[in-house]
Order: sequence, then C-alpha cells, then structure tokens
Amino acid sequence: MGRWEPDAAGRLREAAMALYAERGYDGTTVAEIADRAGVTARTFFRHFADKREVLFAGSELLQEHMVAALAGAPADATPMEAMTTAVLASADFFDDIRREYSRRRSAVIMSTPELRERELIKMATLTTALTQGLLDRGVAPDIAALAAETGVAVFKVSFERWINAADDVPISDVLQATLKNLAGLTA
Amino acid sequence: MGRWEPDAAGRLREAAMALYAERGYDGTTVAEIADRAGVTARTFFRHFADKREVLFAGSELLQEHMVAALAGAPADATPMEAMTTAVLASADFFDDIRREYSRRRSAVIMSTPELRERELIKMATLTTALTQGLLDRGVAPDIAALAAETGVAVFKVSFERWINAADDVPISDVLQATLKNLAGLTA
DNA sequence: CGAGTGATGTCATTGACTGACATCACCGAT
DNA sequence: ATCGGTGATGTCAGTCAATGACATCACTCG
Repeated sequence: MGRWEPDAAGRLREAAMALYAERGYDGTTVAEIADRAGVTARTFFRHFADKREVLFAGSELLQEHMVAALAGAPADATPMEAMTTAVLASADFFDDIRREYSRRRSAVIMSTPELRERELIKMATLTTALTQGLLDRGVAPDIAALAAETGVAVFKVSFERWINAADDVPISDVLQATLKNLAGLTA
Repeated sequence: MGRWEPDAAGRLREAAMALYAERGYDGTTVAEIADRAGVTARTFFRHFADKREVLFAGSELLQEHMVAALAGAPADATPMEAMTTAVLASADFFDDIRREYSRRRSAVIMSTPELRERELIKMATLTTALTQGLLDRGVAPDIAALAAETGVAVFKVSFERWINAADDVPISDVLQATLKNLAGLTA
C-alpha cells in the first residue's frame, strides 16, 4: 500500500482534529498536519480536496443511510411520514460513544466560519439527496423540496440540542421531541 | 473620497459579476476584477473580505428588514404567524426589476461550490437573527430555533421557485403558496 | 496655504492548492 | 529470485488569495 505506514488518510484526520482543537483552524497549516501524520503536504491534498474537507470525510455515509431509510418507508406513507423515517434513521450514526467525538468536532467547526460553511453545504447536499428521494417516491416537486428542507431543519436543531444535552439523553429522543414541536408549530 | 473615481466598491461589484458570469469564478482572478474596476487587488480586499464576499454585500439589509418585520408582528401572534410576517416581508426586496439581476447572480452562485457555501452561511446567519427575534418575543428556545429554520426553508424554496418562474409572477405569491404547502405538510 | 484624514498604491510575505515528474514499496508473472 | 507494472508518495516549481507595513495622493478644514 503506502510508502511506509498504512492508513495515511486516517492519520491525517486525527492529526487535523488534534491541531485544529489545539491551535485553532487558522493557526494550523497543512504542512503541520502532514508533518504530524508523517507525510508531506502534497500527500494531504491527494487524500482530501482541501484543508476543510479533512473534517468531513465520511459524511456521505450518513446521507446514504438516511436516503435508504427514506426509500424504505411504506409506499403509502405521506411525504412527512417518510421524512420522519429518514430523520429518525440518523440516530443510528450518533450513539453515546460517538457523542464525545461529535462534541469536540462540533466545537471546532462552530468556532471557524470556513468550517461552518463546509458543514452547511454538507447539509444542503443532504437536503438535495432527500428531495430526490421524495421525488423518487412520486412526491410533487414543491412538496418534496419543502419536506426535505423541513426534515433537515429538524435534524440540525436536534443535533445541536443533543450536543448540548446531558450525557444520557439518546439522540433519538431529541429527534422525536423536535418532530413533535414541529407538528405543534403549524397546528 | 477616492483617489480618482468615486464608488470603487460599486465598480468592483459590477466587474466581479461580469467576470464571474463570463469566465466563471475559478477562471477569474482578483487582479482581473480590480483591473476592470480601475484599482489594485489590494484595494479589492479593503472593500471586501474575500473573493466571494463581493457578491454578497448588502445581504445584511434583507436580514434587518425581515427581523424588523418580525418584531413588528402583533404581540399575540403565534411564533409561526410572526415568522410568516417576516417571510412575507422579504418580498419587498425582490420586485420584478431586480428579478433579472437575481437570476444572473443566482446562476453564478449555483455553479460554484465556494459561492454556494457563502450563500448558505448567509442563510444560516439569517436563521440565527430570526431565532433571536423570536426569543425577544418570548418564544421558547426550542420553538424559536425550529420556527426560524422552517421560515428560512420557506424563503429558500420560494426564492428558487421565483427565479425559475415566469416573469409576471410576484415573489409574494410564491411565498404565500409555499406557506400554504407547509401548512398542508403536517396536517 | 499647510496640516490632517481617508482612500489608494506599492512591496514583501505567507500559505493554500496544483501540475509535472521522479521515486519507492509491493505484487504478480516468469 | 528477479523483472516489470502499479499505486502511493516525495520533490519542485509555480499560481493565486490574503495580509501587514509603509508611502502617496486627493480633498477638506482652519
């Protein structure tokens, strides 16, 4: 595989998280990340498109999982019911073990506008994918777009609440509470 | 004022729009924008924080307008009613005259991931401001965040529909139709 | 008319990112 | 075991965005 040690991408991810948390995103150079991972800066860019992306590798997995859940919802489910299925499926990715990592990562992202931008475009991509999923179910375009936006809004709000919640609150509970709030909002 | 001609910022904005539309964002250098505007690249960065921001100057105005509308809603309005007021107020910024400019600008932004990111963070900032506006009205935090996200979702979906709609459809009509769709979504 | 102010130009530098090309570890075929 | 191919990495040179320091010019006010 690699020239020396395997899993250069993994080492780069860890090095980046550590340095971003320690010195901040702006205070960290790609060369430093690469150094800590035992490679050159050129190799960093072979694994990640840019300095931000190193924190977001793997975000396709969550998206694929939610889209699959959406596709798996009963054919006679309403658009919002199907979206609910997808939103609740996100809980599979955020168990209590990953909570601490999620907190650290989220803290870094929230404190850096550039990283926040990247996070937002990931969410927008998720929205697009879910919209397409609804279209595949035969939902009208306008409704699909709106339902997807709303679903992602629920996820965002829930995730942030979960991050800030006590350690024993599962994210699924937060998601359900937020969905309930949503129902009450328009009633 | 300026060393030579006044309104350097305005000339830079126009030059940027023209070049981005013509050669694409990536194919345009800041030096080229500055050249066309008759200034140096250094001056570009005195007027705009970075190469993206030149397309987003003035976005605070929309936000302030919507927040003001939110604050002006009747004290006994529900959170969603208040948000509706704010969302409908956005129509004041997008009359038929600005439609063509909005289309051109939107086309450039949508075709460039970096610009899309910037657009998204502007929307997120708007969401935050509206959330705060609801908090100021005494709305509970969870509800406020969700209502703001939902309201911005309505605006996003509507704006995109308006951009793609026939020339004689006012954005206020689209906004109202989307709000109606939202009401039907959870019913 | 001269000092002050604000916007601009000039220069040097850092750091993200890319293309071209050389190099090395490993694997499979002979 | 050796050779050639393949893929990941290193090296080098270059572009461009972004910033700090300092000089300069136009305009205004006293």
